[in-house]
Amino acid sequence: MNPLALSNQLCFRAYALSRHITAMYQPLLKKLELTYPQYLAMLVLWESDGVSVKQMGEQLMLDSGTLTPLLKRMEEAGLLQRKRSAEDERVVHISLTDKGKKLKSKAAAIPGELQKCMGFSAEDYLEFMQVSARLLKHKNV
Amino acid sequence: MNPLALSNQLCFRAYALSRHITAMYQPLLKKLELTYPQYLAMLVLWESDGVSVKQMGEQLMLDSGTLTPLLKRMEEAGLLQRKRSAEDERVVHISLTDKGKKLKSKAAAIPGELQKCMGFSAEDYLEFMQVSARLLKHKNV
DNA sequence: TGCAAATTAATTGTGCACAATATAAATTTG
DNA sequence: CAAATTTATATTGTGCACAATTAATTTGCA
Repeated sequence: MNPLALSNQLCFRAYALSRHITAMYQPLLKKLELTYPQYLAMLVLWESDGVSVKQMGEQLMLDSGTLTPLLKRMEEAGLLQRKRSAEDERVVHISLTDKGKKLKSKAAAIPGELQKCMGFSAEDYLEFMQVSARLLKHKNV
Repeated sequence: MNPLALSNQLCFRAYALSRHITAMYQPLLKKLELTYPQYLAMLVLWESDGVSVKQMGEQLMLDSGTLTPLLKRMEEAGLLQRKRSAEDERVVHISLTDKGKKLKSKAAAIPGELQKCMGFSAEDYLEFMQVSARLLKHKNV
């Protein structure tokens, strides 16, 4: 086996799969007027409204260089508000607007639609989640 | 199970894994002065020097909007040459320079180093390759 | 043959990612 | 308590991704 062959690269497979999934989401998210990273931010907020930028960054594994402009665009779209904390002025809390909260019911259909159009089974889902968790485990080199 | 929970999203897992792997490559690729997508382009060229932009795009699943500027940067770095075909002037062929060819021996160590620093087993590798292939199979919706 | 349709790249514009740096506020220390 | 350090976010700059459009060829078929 040639270790430099593209088809043998775990890295390329993960990269291609991620972009493929994002592409599958795109038509579904267009209805909500969200990009894929914006959808991920909404998932965090629907679970834990009011998180700080740092907390969101920890969940999504993204830094402020990515999140600050993304959240500003979402604020302009009327989905959320950014407010600096009174107790600790370094912290910015993100809270959903009514518009942002209402979007959740529309989004509820998305996971099912995606599974249908990607055509994977519950077993594939589980196996992928397990093996990818193992690959993500060793983070501190 | 909450289908909108971030931790249950196959999409987020794939996205996080892909970015995690790219981050693991980054210090290794820095020695070669390549970005991660540039490394993928080199993998294609080391396997099939002289491919067209279209062929490279098919292998990497990237379009000319991504590849054209990427290849121009690599041409400026002296790794490859872009030449319009004489038979069909729409086609641009990409061929490695000596510098580009020589980089292959340096790159040979990378897959092993990556596996070591990510700490996954041959079984994990195989299982991931298999399940991700199944997830990628259903492309035509 | 002649021209519409298809093919291949390039361009333009928007939105991430992320490294590096800056800034300001809070905390720790001497 | 002042200086040094740490923490949280913002800014800047580079490099992808990708949709949409454009331009130059080539092909296919009436």
